[in-house]
Amino acid sequence: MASTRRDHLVDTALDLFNRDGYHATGIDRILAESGVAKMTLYKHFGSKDALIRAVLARRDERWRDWLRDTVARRAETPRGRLLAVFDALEEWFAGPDFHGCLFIRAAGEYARRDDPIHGMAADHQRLVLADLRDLAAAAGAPRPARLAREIMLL
Amino acid sequence: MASTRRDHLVDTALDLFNRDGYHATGIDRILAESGVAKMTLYKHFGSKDALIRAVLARRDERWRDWLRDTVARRAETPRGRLLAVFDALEEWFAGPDFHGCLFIRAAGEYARRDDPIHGMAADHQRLVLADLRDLAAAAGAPRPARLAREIMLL
DNA sequence: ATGGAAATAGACAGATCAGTCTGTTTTACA
DNA sequence: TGTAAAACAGACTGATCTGTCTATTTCCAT
Repeated sequence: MASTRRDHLVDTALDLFNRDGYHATGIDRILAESGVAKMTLYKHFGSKDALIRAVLARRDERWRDWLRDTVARRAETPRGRLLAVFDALEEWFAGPDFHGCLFIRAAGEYARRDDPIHGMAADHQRLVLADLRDLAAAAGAPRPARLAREIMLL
Repeated sequence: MASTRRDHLVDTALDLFNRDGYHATGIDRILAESGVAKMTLYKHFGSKDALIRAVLARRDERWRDWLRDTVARRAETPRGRLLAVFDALEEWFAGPDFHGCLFIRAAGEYARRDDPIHGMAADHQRLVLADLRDLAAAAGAPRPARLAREIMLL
């Protein structure tokens, strides 16, 4: 599998960015931690910024999968699943790896409005909102979009 | 006034940190923007971290003053002032200089739990909470501490 | 087994970072 | 106006950063 190294790099970078932040995490640290050569990183991603974008793309995918699965595992009924969102988030907040939302932190460190990171953060927010809206609709909430927005606020 | 330069440095650094983030803002940029010599900065603060702490201290003081004054200016009655908190925050969010809470962003960039920045952020949060509790109590809310916590969540 | 692609280690470049030092000029006050 | 402190410009250090280059080794498919 040619993509093994790539995946490993993204995973390692995700951990380090989450733990220490983006600017504070140097390329060399990611390489040392993952045991991958520098040229391999630059062959796959071309730049640190591109690696960060790959990390955020994976984070979006993984995190929403995690929320959906956790909620589904915790409750059977659609209504119960909607309520289970709060339990899942509480579990997330309490976890040892929780350092806040990676997207918000990325947007805070790369503050230029035209940075593509902001677009990714906005997309992520939109997709999470859509997931919540689906849950609310399935639970029979009268105004699912409004309810989803209220949950997002928290 | 010997403290003029010091104040100017803190103001300039606050603007730049707010605009571009902490790691992304170099000492040299702060000096160029403020027109102050490097030795003056190091005489007053000794390190970039100390400057950041001074910036956060000023931010705490200024922001809470701003909230108190804005709320007081917008409403006469204690109850009206409590409601005016939301208007003030909305105004803050919509402002051109809004890039999120400086304390949260600082905690995100300096992610080590034992960094003094986290203590300052926690103190700031506590003080804002106390201000809200005072407003809620003056407005005659039945459980001011609880109400204040709920507002803080948003 | 062998040939070609992928990954390796590590030196290197160029920029930038925080922080130090020196010698001169400006400022404030008596 | 004379003097001492404060601020100045700017060179400099050493570390660190991203990204490039080269020459060698590993791996996989035929």
